[in-house]
Amino acid sequence: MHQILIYEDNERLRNSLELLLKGMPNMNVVGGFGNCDKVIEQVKNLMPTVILMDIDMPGEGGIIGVEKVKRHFPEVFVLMFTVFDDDERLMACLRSGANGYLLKKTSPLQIIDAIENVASGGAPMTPEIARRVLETFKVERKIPSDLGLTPREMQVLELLIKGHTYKMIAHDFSISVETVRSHLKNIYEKMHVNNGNEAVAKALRMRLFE
Amino acid sequence: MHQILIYEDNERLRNSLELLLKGMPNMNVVGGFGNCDKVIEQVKNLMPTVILMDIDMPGEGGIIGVEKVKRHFPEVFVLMFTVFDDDERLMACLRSGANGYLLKKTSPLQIIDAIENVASGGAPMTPEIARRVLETFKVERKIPSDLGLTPREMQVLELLIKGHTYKMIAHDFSISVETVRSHLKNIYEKMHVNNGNEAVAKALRMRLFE
DNA sequence: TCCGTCATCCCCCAAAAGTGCTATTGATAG
DNA sequence: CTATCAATAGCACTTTTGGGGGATGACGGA
Repeated sequence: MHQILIYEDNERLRNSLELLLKGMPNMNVVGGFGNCDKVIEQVKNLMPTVILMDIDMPGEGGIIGVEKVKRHFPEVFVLMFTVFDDDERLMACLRSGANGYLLKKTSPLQIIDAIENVASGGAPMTPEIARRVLETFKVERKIPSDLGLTPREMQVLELLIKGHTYKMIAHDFSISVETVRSHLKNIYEKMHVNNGNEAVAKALRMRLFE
Repeated sequence: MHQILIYEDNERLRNSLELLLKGMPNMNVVGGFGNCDKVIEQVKNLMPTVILMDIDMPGEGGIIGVEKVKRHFPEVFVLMFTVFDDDERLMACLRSGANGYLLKKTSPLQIIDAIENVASGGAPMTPEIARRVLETFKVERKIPSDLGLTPREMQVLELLIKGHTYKMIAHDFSISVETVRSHLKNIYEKMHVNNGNEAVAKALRMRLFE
């Protein structure tokens, strides 16, 4: 039996949802509220297993809501439920640990499905949401921004990042320290930096290495 | 009409898939191969709209495959298709721009669904996969794991990462170079590193700074 | 063939960094 | 009231680094 708590400021919609869920044999709506101001208290008292959470609400919205809930009750499943679909909010919810993300145009049947799904450890999202999540993965991916470093220079830089001294690098490649020095000079010039620390930071931030 | 290309090294499975898809009125299987060695050429010639891609294949596997395809033909949809696997590979595929991720235990009906879905811009994944994707979002936001650095040490480290010399750091904080030196000594010890480069790398990798 | 790039090596030299100690002060926790 | 800790500072000493030169052979494209 799923114990469901609903946060949704549109009263009519909230009531429809309650009716819908109460019609299911294995679902019990333990409460419904129009904002998240007292979410901690409410969750503590009503002990839901699944929360349906609207994002846009007066007072404390769903993003703060999911954060609070997940911080205090990480075992409670939170399903975001919204018309809004800008990437910012989506990401904020996901980072806060929301377990799923539904759009309001989702059909009642799918909502039921999603609740079952999330309660059994899944992470329901509409294909649209899923697509955007994947999208952000690609964006976060490095663009091989070309600094014009030669293969050797890359190898040297890699060891520098590992904290090797010039001497150690020279030894690793069986070349002279002077050569390492030359490579580093060229690297610094190409990267427009003045010392190793800066080069290391820049290289990592550009994701030249992981 | 979807033009489908299949990469799957298990011949029996590949044939089953072909049969399944050919049975659909709006799907056409344009080819099937056991590895990705010539994937660019094949995609160019066969012009699929959707590719079903196994991950584990002899020769070039599906991860290299999806990378190649997405680099040369970003408009072609790629559906990864695999037995359950480690997070590493999953993430690698997603970063490479895979459009969806199916488990081999997925039912034929769902496979059909997924193809329709991906072709219309969605991103089908099983709830299981979705859960793991969300999981990584939470993990990626891990809190600055505590090295026990004091506030001052953090400030000093931050400037070090910017490439400032001891002298510059000292000047910035109106303290003596010897003090900066002391802080750095403590920082290196706490971080278990031996020099600035290593400290910078470690700090950035731990996301102590961005 | 000539020119450019890469990788290699060398010199000099000053500045910077790192190591190992010690030590004072002020705040804070027990 | 002490013990700890953060922040400060100093000194001696060695090693490493960065910036300025210059040089050579190999390789490849114009």
